[in-house]
Amino acid sequence: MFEIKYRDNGSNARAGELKLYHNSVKTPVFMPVGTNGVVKTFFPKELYEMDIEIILSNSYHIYLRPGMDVIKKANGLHKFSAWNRNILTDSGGFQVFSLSKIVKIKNDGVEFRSHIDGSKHFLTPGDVVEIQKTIGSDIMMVLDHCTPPNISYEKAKEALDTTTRWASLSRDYYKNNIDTNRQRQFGIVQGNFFKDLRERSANELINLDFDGYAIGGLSVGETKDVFNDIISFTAPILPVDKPRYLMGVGTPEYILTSVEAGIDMFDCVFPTRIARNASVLTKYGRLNMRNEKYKFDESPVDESCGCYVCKNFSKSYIRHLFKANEISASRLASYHNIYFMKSFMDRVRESIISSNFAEFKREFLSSYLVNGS
RNA sequence: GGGAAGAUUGCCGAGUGGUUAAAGGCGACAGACUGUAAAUCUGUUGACAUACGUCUACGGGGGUUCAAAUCCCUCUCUUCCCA
Repeated sequence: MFEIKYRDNGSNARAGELKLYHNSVKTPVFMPVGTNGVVKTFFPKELYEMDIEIILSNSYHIYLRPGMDVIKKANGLHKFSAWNRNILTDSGGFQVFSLSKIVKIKNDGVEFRSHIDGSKHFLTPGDVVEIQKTIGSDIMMVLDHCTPPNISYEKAKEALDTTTRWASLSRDYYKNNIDTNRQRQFGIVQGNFFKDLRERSANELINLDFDGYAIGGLSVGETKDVFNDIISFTAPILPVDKPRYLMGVGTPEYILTSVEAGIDMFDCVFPTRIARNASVLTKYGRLNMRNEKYKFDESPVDESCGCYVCKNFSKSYIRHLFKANEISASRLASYHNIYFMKSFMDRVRESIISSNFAEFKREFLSSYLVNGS
């Protein structure tokens, strides 16, 4: 299922290929996020033309709306959304964290109120696997308990115990009810910012023999140093021959750090969200297309970018679309940002293959960090 | 010709004697965004000054008052109604 093709000499970085039900995925990979069954502003064909091989969707959101009856009738999310490549679905574990005001952690699952209509729901780890079975996820994530920074060791340990218990229940349900050749399942390492808990979490999950391992609970507000410390500790203790997925990350600089630590997969709302808020990613860092300085700027967003947007439109025009609140502004910026991330990941992969990852990283950052970012 | 209402800081628009450089909205300027309750959110927006502050401001002019965007007189303009 997962094959490592190249390893970097000076770091834990690796380039591989992940064979999933719909198609194979070259790693390291960035997965665009399509929470509601759509990568916001995109048609599937626009993602195909960029060679996007896998996107992420969200069980929690799909379960609440449109609801599993609709997905079942449509024969799964792929058909429903006209996306015929891979889908990884998050479990809703992150919503346990981000919607914590309306979510209660119980021993055997989560109780929550719908953020849409306030209705009460309860889901066990097995229910979440079942939801992802109906969705038809190529990779399903286990239900986990994601925690914020600055909680006590005791709280972190408690959340970790919950995560492990749920992981075990999820794995059992998966093995008994799922076509394991068609749908894969990843566990999620938690443990907050305590290394011994991270290690313990990793070992407990490894015992359950997942198809891949994710690291959760990072990039939730901690400093870059803390992030670096935890990722460089946690990634290498995960099985070398299984895909490693860092959830919710990220920006190019965080991805470089993480690839170096041995991470293969990423997802993040960042490029699409900031695009809708007028920020574009370029060789020279992030630019805010609303800024007055682009009013008469006839140059493309990024001279070195080969995307449709950069080949056809000026900063001045894109600024105008944002100022005029035109929906195409979001579309153009999103298209460019996803293209940027894809081509960035391609270059990361190539640099690993040609054994100059370290040099690529240094060179990329020397330009990218010019504008801060 | 007669009658009525009104003119507020880039725009719209609150405010009817003193906590008013003046609500709120829009616009403008800038910032944030990391497993998406986000086409969202935050800040600034009279001038000068890093700042303490100092000026100039509610159509023009003139009054009343310790104090006026708010009261009085007058002029100019705008809108509406009746002829």
